[in-house]
Amino acid sequence: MATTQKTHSKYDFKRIEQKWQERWDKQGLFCAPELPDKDNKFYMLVMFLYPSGDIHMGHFRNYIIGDAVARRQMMLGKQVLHPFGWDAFGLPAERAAIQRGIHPKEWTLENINVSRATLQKAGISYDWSREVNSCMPDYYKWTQWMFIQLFKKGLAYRKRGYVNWCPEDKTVLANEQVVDGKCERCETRVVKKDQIQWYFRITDYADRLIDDLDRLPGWPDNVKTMQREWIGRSHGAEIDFAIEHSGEKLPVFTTRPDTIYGVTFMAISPEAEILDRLNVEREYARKVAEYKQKALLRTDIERASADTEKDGVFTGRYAVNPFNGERVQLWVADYVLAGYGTGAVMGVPAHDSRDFSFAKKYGIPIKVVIHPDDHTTLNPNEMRDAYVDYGPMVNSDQFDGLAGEKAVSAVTEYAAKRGIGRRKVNYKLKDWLISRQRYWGCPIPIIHCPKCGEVAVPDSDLPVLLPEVKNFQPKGRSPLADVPEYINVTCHQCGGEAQRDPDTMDTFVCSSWYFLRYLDAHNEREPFDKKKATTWLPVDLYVGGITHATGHLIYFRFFHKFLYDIGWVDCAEPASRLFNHGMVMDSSGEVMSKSKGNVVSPMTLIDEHGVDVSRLAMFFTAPSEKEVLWSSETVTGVEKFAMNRLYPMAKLLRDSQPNLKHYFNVAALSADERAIYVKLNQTIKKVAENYDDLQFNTAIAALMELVRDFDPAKIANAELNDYIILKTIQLAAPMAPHMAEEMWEMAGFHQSVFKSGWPEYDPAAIVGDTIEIAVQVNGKLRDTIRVPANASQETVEVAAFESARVKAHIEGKQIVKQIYVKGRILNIVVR
RNA sequence: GCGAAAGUGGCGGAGUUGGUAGACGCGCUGGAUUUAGGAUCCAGUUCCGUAAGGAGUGGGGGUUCGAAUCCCCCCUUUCGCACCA
Repeated sequence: MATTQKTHSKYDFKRIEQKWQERWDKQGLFCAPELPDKDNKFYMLVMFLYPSGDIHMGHFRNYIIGDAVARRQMMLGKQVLHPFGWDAFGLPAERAAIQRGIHPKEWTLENINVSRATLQKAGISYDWSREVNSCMPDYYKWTQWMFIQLFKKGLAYRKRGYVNWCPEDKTVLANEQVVDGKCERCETRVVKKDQIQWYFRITDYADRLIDDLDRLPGWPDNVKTMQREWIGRSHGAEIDFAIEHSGEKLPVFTTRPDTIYGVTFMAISPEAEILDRLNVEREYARKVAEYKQKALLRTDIERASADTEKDGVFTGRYAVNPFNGERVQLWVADYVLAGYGTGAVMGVPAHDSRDFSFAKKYGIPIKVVIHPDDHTTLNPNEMRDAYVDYGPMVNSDQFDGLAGEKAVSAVTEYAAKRGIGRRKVNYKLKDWLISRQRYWGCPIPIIHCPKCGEVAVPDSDLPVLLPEVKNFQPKGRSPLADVPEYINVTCHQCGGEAQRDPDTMDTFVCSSWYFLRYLDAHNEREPFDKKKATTWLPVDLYVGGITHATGHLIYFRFFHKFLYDIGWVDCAEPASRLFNHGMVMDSSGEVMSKSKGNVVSPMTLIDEHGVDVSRLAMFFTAPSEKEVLWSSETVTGVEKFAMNRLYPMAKLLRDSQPNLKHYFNVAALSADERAIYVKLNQTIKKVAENYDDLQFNTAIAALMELVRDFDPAKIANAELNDYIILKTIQLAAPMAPHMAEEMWEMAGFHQSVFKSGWPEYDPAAIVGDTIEIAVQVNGKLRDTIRVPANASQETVEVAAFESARVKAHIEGKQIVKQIYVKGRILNIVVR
């Protein structure tokens, strides 16, 4: 490329960025239409932001990916919806506010203003007219409305039970918010507490949440796998054991009914309700009570750890195996999970390793009922661990000899016929605990009336406003319970005295439907207009971090399916394509966090290098799905490219105003011209594919090559010269929007480059005049030869045999065969 | 422990899905220009070797004319689930 004058081509990023941001805003370039054409819409969604300060590099990465896609779709002629909003309720805001002695609302709104300003300064193409904020009444009114719809269908309900309790935050947590036995937010060890709480019956949707994953080819496999495992469906049977002297029947769930004759004990979890009804005799009662007490105090992690020795106590009661009438001891053991199956297991030491170690410890008999095959037998006295694989049943009456699936279904069918059991599917997924004993959340719109029970607040009274209170310190029960003017109301049904539910909702409820509110952000009559929803949905691309794989990304599918069932949306899944970008770490590989003090703000980068260079640097440093160890060295290369190569191209225009829809007649071009024209078209093809795959790093590399090869001194044809420059600007525009707009304007256009269409490559010009063929002898590269692009195999062979280096390796040898791969390689096999 | 993904120069990473390994960039080396530069330009840069040549994509085997790519075994790293009966 010709050297350019330095002084004139200086790119004053501060001025230029501001200029274009103001223009975009004035033109409403990013305002999506209310109702697009169904087959020409593109809904680009990024995860909305939890405003806990200014945005960091990870957010920046997330949002520029979304932005580049949105802008490219716009250039492709799509009607693009690219909205943004704030996930503004939640614990961290409350915690920060308490620390600072201000109100969470104040803290939150302040952060929102800072973050919004940063995003606007970064030139992200959001349609700000659709901004949503989940802590504002005009939004949470509809969160409450959603709750009520679920309540009316019996999918929101209260129940008493042992729940995860964070002693630090003094609130309950959903399963998904307990990580490694600790509170996800404050890392305090979570304990169990017996409480009445609100739940969403997400388990009703377990099957569909699993099955419909197969309808999502645009979702990454790892996320789908994680969701499948989290929901954890397993097929098996429930078999009823009677408990002697209690009149109680105790069903157990098993995936191995073929081991039913091997049961030598039964164990129930310390939390199991049936324990209270067993009338355990005095000599055992104290031990059982002590054990129960101890188990409840242990954290999940202690209980669940694989190396914790299993223990338990005998209750003095016996259970009866309905298949053979055998009496087996009934134990309480905390390796039995209360929340899974029936909270009881049949103990088969010979064929389950947990039961095996438990039985070994307490001298419980081990009875073999499965053999590895017809010829191998197991001796219980010699077994060092359970035999858990399938095999023929033995010691099992009429079932002897049956194996595997056949055995399982034979036993299950027999049980069903006799009324002592049934086929059963179980899930690890539990109902979603959504009530929180905290202030800063969406109030639960329910009134508790002594006469009418739980009464939903009528739509006309929504929203139930979160009262402005001064004291919102957590103290173990909802702070709202201490606000009499909030709590005390009259019942909507009977007019009697009643009380509001004092709890607020988990923030993940607010974020389960925000993508729908964007479609109709200012609708005061409905959460959103159905027609708008059916037209805009599903989301075409959802970009966010992987961290939400088993939380938000299940919840929002659940909500969407529920809304589908009650007729508010007409597609079964909310997002057809999901992309998880990699995290941004500091240069030593640590997660950036405020407490570690290693957070790099995108604003620092932007102030120093400008938005476009900052974006290019982030894009170029690694493929989007990979983790990035951020280092400012990354900027150097792309900055040189943008400032010294790309931008100065605009000065090389010859004002020929080429037709951008036109392809050149390659025969009429000089050899040099043809070469660069081919390079251009190859680049157009490659960059388009890279944008489709969100591989921005290679898109930039391709543009670097194109710009490097572009030498106006070799191009006599002014139209071709300008054509190449203009196409290059278009290709770079989604990643470097301000610079591209400025260059586009310098080229004499008055309309935005994002309205200029997307380049199509000339299919007749992606292969050059000549091509290089690799010549191998016995698979080893010996030379490369240059032949005309359309050369026949014979021509290639002739040329290959002329090569001195090839000759040297085939001399005196016999040619066995030649393999020719068109346009690539010729392999000569000799002996 | 179970499951998934991945291992390519000093570094970030390419590699057309079985066909010239190391594109593009950083860094480094040498040179040019400059009063000077952490500016710009040119050249070089996987390793061994002056060269011819040889080796080479975590290690070992295999399939193939040809393997980073496919198959088997092993090692390492990351992530997810972690007593789910």
